[in-house]
Parts: sequence; C-alpha cells; structure tokens
Amino acid sequence: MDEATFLKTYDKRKFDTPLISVDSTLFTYHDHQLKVLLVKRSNHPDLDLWGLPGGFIDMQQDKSIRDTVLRKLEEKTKVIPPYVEQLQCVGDANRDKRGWSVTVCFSALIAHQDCEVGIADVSDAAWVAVDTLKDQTLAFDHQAIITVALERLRQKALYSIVPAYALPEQFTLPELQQLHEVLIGKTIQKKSFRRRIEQAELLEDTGEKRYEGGRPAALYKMKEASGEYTFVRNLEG
Amino acid sequence: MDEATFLKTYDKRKFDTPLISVDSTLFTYHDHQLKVLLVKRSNHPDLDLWGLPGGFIDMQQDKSIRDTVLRKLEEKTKVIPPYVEQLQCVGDANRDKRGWSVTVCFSALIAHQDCEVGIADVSDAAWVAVDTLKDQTLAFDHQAIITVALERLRQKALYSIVPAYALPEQFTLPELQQLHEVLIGKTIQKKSFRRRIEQAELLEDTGEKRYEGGRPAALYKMKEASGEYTFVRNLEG
DNA sequence: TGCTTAAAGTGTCATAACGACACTAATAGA
DNA sequence: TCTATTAGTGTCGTTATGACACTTTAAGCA
Repeated sequence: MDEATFLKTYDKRKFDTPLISVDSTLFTYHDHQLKVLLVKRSNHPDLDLWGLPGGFIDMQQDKSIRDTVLRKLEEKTKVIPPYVEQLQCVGDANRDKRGWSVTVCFSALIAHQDCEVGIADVSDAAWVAVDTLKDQTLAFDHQAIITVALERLRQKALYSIVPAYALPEQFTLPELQQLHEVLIGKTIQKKSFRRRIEQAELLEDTGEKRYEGGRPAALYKMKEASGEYTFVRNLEG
Repeated sequence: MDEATFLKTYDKRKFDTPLISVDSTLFTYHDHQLKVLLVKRSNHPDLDLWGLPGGFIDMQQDKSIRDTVLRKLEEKTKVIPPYVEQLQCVGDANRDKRGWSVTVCFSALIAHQDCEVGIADVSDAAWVAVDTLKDQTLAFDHQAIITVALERLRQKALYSIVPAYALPEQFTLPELQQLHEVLIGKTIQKKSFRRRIEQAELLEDTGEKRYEGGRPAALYKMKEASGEYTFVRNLEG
C-alpha cells in the first residue's frame, strides 16, 4: 500500500487517545504582589473549583498549540499577553478523573492594567495573589503547575528581565527592581541590578520621566529586538 | 447532574482529538563525535525514512508520559538511559500527514557502550553523527526537534556537567572536557573546566586510574545525589 | 637506571564581574 | 532656601574567570 492510499483509509478515531488540553499560568504584578489569573470551572469535573485558564484544542479553529493557548487566554482577558512561554507537558492516567489526560502548560505575563477591564466583565475570573494560594484547593493538578511556573519565573528574575513583561509597557527601573525583589524574596543591590540591566541592553530609555515622591525616575521600555524572546521558543520558527 | 453521574456517562470518544505521541533525541558520544539514535520507520506515513525513536501513548501499559518515553527507548536500546529530560511539546495541524498531531519531545543521554549490544539486534536503528545529519531528510519535523535538543545540550555544556551522562559510568576529566569541547565547538581551558567541576561538587573520585599515554588520569563518577537531576523535572515529584 | 615523551593535573597572575555602601542629583513641599 | 524623599552613580574590596607556565606521573627505550 502506498502512502496516499494509507492516508485515505486512515481513521484515527479507531484509536482511543488521551484527552489533550493546554493550561496557562498568567502572572501579573499589582499592589506589590505577584498574582495569577484563576478561572472558576463551569463544567465537571471539579465543577466550581478555581483553576488555570485553558481548555481543549479545537482542531478547526487552532492551527497550532500556540493558537489554542492564545485563544483561551483571550477569551478570559480580551487581550493577548506580550510574553508566553511553554513550560512543560504533564500527562498521566490519573490527573483528570475522565481518564488519561495530557496538558501542555504555559507561563505568561501581562501588565495588570492591560486586562483589568477584560476580566471585570467575566465574573468567573480573578487575580489571586500567589501568597494566598497555598490554602486553596485548585482543580486538577493546577496547584502543582503553578508551583513549577512560579519557580521558573523566580529563576528568570535572577538572570533575565523577562519579569518586565508583567509591568506596563513603560516602567521605571525601581519598579522593575521591586518586582524582582518580590520574586526572589530578598532585596537586591540597586547598583548590581542596574548594571545587569545595562549589560543586557534589552531596555530603552524613553526619555520620559515619572514624577512621584523624590527625584523623577526615567521610564524605560523593552527594545523591539527583545521581541525575539517574547514568544514561545518552539519549532514553528 | 453530580460529578459521579457525569463521569459515568462521559465518553471522550465522542470528540475527535489530535494524535499524541512522544519522541526522544537520544545522544551519545563515541569516536570523538556526538551521535543521535535514529530509527527507520516501518509504517506509513514517511515509511522508510529515518526518524526519532518514539511512538504513541499506550493507555493500558503507560501510567504516565514518562513511562511511554522509557518504554519506547527500551524497545530500541534494551536499556533505560540515565538521563532523560523533557524538552518541549510541538503540536499543529500539519506536522503529521494523518492530521492534527501533538508530540512531547524528550532529550536523553546514554553511554555508547551501554547500548551497543541492544542496537545490534535491531537492524533498523543506528547511531548517526550529528554533523552528518543536515544532509539527510528525516521523518516529520524530527530534524527540527533534533536541532532544538542539540541547542539545549550545548547550553548545558556551558554551565553544567549533564553531558557526562553520555559517557560510561566512570570517566576521566579530560574525556569529559573533550566532550564539552565538541559540544560547544571550541577548546576550553583545562584549569577553568576543572574549577567548574570541582565547584559543582557533583563528581566523585573513584580512586581508580586509567592508564594510557602519559600520566594516568583519575576516574570519576557521578555522585549519588546528582540523581536529583537525572530525571525529568516534572510534576510527578 | 636514567632520559625522553606524553598526557594529567596545579600555581599564579592579570582581568573582569559582583556585592556593599557611601555618595551625588533632582524633585516636592514646607 | 531648607528638608525629606526617591533616583541614580562612584568606588573599593572580594570573588570568579581566562591565560599560561609549571609540576607530576606514567610508558618506552637506550
């Protein structure tokens, strides 16, 4: 049998395959706290529990997994976050009561102000401070997924400025430093932090200043070029 | 409807879901070359092309994705590699001619001598030097997957000693250094390299020596404790 | 036995990165 | 114009890193 004939007669529905979904941990920084977006489940299983935004791949709508992730995030926030990164894949026989289930986990960052509105009119979504999470029971293994996402973000705070995507487009260095300090859980030397920023050459001085308190702080934004790592480093490109 | 009733009546076969598979890039170091294990496809599509060892999840046999990966690798090599790491997941509508397909990619390392025998009696598997790969046409997007796996392994050569898992259980530092040099594509200062090794405290002097050439070289092995990062850092534990 | 060759392994110095901390700069408000 | 407040810089001592010469331990051989 040649390949063309094979493909014509191939029907994958003959096989019983695992469920496959995506789940995103969307972080933001607000009120001096790191928060994640949680969504109240409106379906079984784990009905009414809070969990991560995500869902099943729609083979008609989605051309790739990335499409699924962005579609699901947009449904909840009305916007597409500037940073989305694939975390890892989890799959086993027990994580979902419906049976063998695989989920592709993503970590994303967005400025709080950029999706405040979007969330307001979806009453089943909420920003939850990560510190208050340990007490809650979340759907499926979402608690564990968040833990991994958080750990990874913390690592990034040490050697990159990726966390900046959790801030508005323009931000001051003291703001960014504060975020990093919240992430790694201790204070950072101002000088060391700024040296790292400068060396990375990923930020651009907008020329504008923010006036509040004492000396005004310079407003920075991400350079265009840093776009190369704003997205899933995957096989698509 | 309560959850129990829901689960009883739930039939996921109603939904048409993507194909889901795993693929592993198994590296080894032999003859001063980095090699990957390739397998000749015995089924459509891409029949007779070489590709990565992998396959579909068997929901009966496999309790988790890790089980699937190890099972597939063991089928080809008769052994379980000492280092297996999840790389990333790729999924889209076109990577497999059969339709929407998701694959979870893994990177693994093994000593050449530990699976020479295993491969010998599976004539459809072969070690291929990565340098000779660019010319070949591989099945699906496996070429791209290998590129990503290789890139990641190269990164690891810079700041870790993970590549050591591509060597036999006991090895000398000059051997390990040579492997690292092949990976990063340039020579490394002996002293710098050894300093890093020492600081990491992941290797243990076995007390034995290897005699060949000039002064005998001390044989080292991984400390037990380094086992913590020999496996998929995943949500299972 | 001692010389040569070869490869393993160490000592050391100049340079670069990093933490600590004191200093200067720019604003608001009294 | 003085003070409080926050932003941003200068500088020094310590630590990590690269370069390279040196010592060590074996084999082979006169």
